[in-house]
Amino acid sequence: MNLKQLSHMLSLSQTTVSRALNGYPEVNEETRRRVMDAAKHHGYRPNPSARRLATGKSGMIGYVLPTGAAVDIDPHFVEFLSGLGDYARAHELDLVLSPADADDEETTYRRIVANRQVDAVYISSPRPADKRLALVNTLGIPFIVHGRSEGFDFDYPYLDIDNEGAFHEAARLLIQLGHKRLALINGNERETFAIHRERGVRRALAASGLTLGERHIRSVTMTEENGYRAARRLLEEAEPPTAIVCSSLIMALGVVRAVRDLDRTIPGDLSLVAHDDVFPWLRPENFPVPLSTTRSSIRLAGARVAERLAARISELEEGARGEVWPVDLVVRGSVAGAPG
Amino acid sequence: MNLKQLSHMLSLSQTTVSRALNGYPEVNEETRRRVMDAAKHHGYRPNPSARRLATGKSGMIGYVLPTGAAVDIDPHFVEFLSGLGDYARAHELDLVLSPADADDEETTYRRIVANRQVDAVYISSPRPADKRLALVNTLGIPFIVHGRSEGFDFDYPYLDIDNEGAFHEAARLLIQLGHKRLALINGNERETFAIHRERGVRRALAASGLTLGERHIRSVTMTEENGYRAARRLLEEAEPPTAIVCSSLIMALGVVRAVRDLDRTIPGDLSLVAHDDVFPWLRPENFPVPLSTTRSSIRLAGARVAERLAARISELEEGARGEVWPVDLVVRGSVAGAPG
DNA sequence: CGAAATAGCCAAAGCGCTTTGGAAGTCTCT
DNA sequence: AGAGACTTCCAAAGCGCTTTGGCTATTTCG
Repeated sequence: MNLKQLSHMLSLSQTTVSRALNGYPEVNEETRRRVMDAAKHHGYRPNPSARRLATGKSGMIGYVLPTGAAVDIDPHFVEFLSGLGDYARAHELDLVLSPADADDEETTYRRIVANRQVDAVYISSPRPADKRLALVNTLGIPFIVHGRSEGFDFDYPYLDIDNEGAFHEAARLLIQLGHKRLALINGNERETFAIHRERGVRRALAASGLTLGERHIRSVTMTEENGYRAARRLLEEAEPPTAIVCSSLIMALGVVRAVRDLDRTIPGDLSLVAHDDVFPWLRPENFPVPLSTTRSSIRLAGARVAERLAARISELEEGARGEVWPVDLVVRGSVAGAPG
Repeated sequence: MNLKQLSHMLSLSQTTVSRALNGYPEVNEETRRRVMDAAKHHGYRPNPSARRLATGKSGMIGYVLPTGAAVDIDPHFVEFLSGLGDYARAHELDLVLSPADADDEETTYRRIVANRQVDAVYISSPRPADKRLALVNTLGIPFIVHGRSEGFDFDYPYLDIDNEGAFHEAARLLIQLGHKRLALINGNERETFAIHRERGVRRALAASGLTLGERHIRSVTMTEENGYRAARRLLEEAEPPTAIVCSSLIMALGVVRAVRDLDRTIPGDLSLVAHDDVFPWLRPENFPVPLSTTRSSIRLAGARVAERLAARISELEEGARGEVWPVDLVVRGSVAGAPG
């Protein structure tokens, strides 16, 4: 059943039927009713390919997925996706994943924009002066950044959590408990979130006249193994830190293992706080010693990003609105007063 | 630059240019050269929307993503996706994720087929007599199942690993080491892979005149917490199992924690084998006691599924070919002879 | 050598929608 | 009553491809 048939059936022109269905004003209300009813009754659904060709809009949102033999997709991605799906499902919004060579995402961005494959895109894990951001900005496709970048002469719409604030609070708590030697096991130092987190920790330390030693900060990709290695190095020093702030639960698993291997205890010898993106399959309260966390649901962020993308597509949202979510500090058994 | 302009430029008809570009035979080789060169030189790329409308092919593959407040996307998904991307990237194949209400995926499948949004779909985590399978089969869209279903009167194309064989081997090894009380911490019992794994364990036990006690099998969703709970229950029995086979690394984390909490040791009191889908961020060799595993890279499976989907789209692959991959059994420190 | 086959090209008709540029008919106002 | 302003609809022109049917040379073959 296509538009032609439907309009024939109603003895109306395609124009009128199309307009009635799409809510244009120049059609009599009663006519609109008739059309709507007939459409519903016959289960008419406009052909999206045709609509696309005519309007240039696809009704989909896009994400360029960096891939490559040496590239691993962040496990957080799947949770973000859950959230995105939560919103998109209710709005028949589909998501197009365009795999790209991690070393050349630009080609793919250009392709999807030139082809008008998607109406909007989102960008995640941005770095300072991230090229993708500058690119989509000039390409003129609606977008939202999940996270923040820095060092541009233009503003852009984003959704981020207060990474600096969160890690500032975490560090402050530890300092209040008497810890003087803090360490930070951070994510990839080139990503903005990691920079913000480091900033938060440093600021808290500075407020008490303390500093983050050169060797007391590690920036690594977030795997269990990297968490373990980083923790071992830190703890095997002559004057090991008495508290660690860690950028992910997965790395925290490694930290816990390292502490065990070295026959130390949490929180006796070491206090530990980690950031929790809220995975359903790994909960901080179920760590051997319940883990204190800075918590922010990445899933909710996904839903919000989808919502805002939809708003931008329909031009309900405009401009460079930035949104920063506060982060909860949840204190559990893994922190205690500094030893000694 | 569109076809019209290009053909004008070459003083050829759109027909000829189109045919030259798409490799049809009824065009002079020299003409084809000219066309190809001009197309490359001017950076001509056919408009996909137009092509879609004309051919009905979208050049994308689809996946219906079950979502809902209570639905969590399997963390394995992201690794599978990495593999899919590895292949798709090289072929400019995009992936469309269509979020659907987990309780009603049918509507979404019907929509994407009716709208011809994608040329092929894949289905993952199938259950016996899975409705999605019957549905896509009747809808007539090319598809591949990642995993297997059972109980249909038709065959279908799939890619699966030898779950039964893998768990048979794992159980057999443990039995050879003298274990008589095995337990299985399995995934959701309604999914085929879990059924196959259970079958494998039972078969190995039966071969030695042993059985899997009613209380020695747990089917749960794969979270750390569920692994912990299942292990505790098992280990707190009067006659606890001396070996556990576990369906995922994530659950194995919980098992390890439970063993610790009960002051037992691996492999002294308990031997442990788990299935490893090969996550980059959690490696069995890095468990407190290196974990024996049945290993199969879900990422490679993703790449293979993409490859086969592409083949089916271009009709290079047909029929109901099933492909079953063998699984490696990797023995590490977590298994030992039965205690006592 | 004439008929039939083949190679190589083209005009035009889709694909199914949206949107432009009217054209009637109806109201409103002087 | 006639001019102007709405209201309500329509025919037709896109959107940019693919594909059908046909046409003109050129080659092949009995």
